[in-house]
Amino acid sequence: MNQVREYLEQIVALDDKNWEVFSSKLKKSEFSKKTVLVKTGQVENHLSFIEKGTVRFYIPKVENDITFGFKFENQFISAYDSFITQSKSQYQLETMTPTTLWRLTFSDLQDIYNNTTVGETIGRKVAENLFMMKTKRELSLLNDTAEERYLKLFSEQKRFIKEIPLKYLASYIGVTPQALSRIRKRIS
Amino acid sequence: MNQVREYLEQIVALDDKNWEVFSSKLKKSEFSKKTVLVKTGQVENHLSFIEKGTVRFYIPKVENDITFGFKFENQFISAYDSFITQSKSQYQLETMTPTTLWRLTFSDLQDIYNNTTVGETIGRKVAENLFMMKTKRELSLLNDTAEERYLKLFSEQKRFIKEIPLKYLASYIGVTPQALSRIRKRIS
DNA sequence: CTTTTTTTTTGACAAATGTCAGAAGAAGAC
DNA sequence: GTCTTCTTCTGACATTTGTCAAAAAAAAAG
Repeated sequence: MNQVREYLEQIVALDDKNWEVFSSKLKKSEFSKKTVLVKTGQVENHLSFIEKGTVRFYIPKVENDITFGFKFENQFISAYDSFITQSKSQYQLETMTPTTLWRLTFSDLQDIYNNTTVGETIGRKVAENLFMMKTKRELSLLNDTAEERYLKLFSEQKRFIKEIPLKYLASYIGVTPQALSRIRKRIS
Repeated sequence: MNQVREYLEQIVALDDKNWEVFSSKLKKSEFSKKTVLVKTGQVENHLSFIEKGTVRFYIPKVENDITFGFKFENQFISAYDSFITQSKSQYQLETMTPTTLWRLTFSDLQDIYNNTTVGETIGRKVAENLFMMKTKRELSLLNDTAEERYLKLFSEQKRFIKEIPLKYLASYIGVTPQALSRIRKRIS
């Protein structure tokens, strides 16, 4: 649970009183590999912090899923648009490895917004951060070729390349597995 | 200025006292066509509400800019990542038509966060909304072909197609102007 | 360890888009 | 209104990626 506090402290000053409210809501859950955390058509009811593990964001398809994100330990995850609006999720979250989460429900979060002085600020900053990451990715999808996106991943996030199956990476980059296989060949 | 209040009322209940603080900061500015509102390398110092006009978001390039967004009246605009972090903007905002804005500076907004009960909530919801729009766009960039993106624009935002030069639309969709010209031909 | 399933690689060809170049059309400047 | 500039369209060809199919490699199941 200290990991969560440390993460939040980076965002906003958090005194013991605020942390008390926050931490009293957190519930620990463990999931095995390939567990679907949120299914399409369901309403996301959790905002979760990854203590350990890897989670994939994707739209399930008969042939190949469209994978559009990966999250690792020390990051918050959620089908956040579904969560915020409490409407059906368009995409799924699935663990790629055994995963430990600290979770808040939607009503937990409303309590935090109402009963802490820093809740809203945290919520704002988290949303701002999510927005900035999406902006960066959008520009990369428009600006860079598939090969450039792959090379960027390689330099910025070596971890991605090593742990994640090619077919998911390919989708994330925006090409077919065959195309990424050829890109790899061309580079090396 | 009523347009701004109406917009905010949709987000959160706004009593006269809160609105008083908010509206006292707003300053009206008028810009002619093709005015650059934020330049790359500069820090964005404004969060602006479009009373009237059209604004384009883009990364300037020697040959063709990379256009990644358009905003119309009754929407807030900002190089929001630059604004939030008060760091240099990677992209530019430019008016496409004569434009009237109601503007807040960064310090204005900090005052609002500190002196109103609803400021943080508005900030959070605005950021959440921006995030959701980016998510939608990301999925479209990965999921749809250029042609499908064009057809979606056509059905969802007829306004886009009519008012905006093809070369900007092409970039927004993620293809060259020539390619979009051929897509149009193919469809009709 | 062996078998089965899944993932990755490779080939061949089709389809789509990029690139270069120039013509036609539209918009802006004077 | 005419000239100039910018935008859009069209053609030809190169390049990239998608698609279908199958082999090789790796991972999972028994």
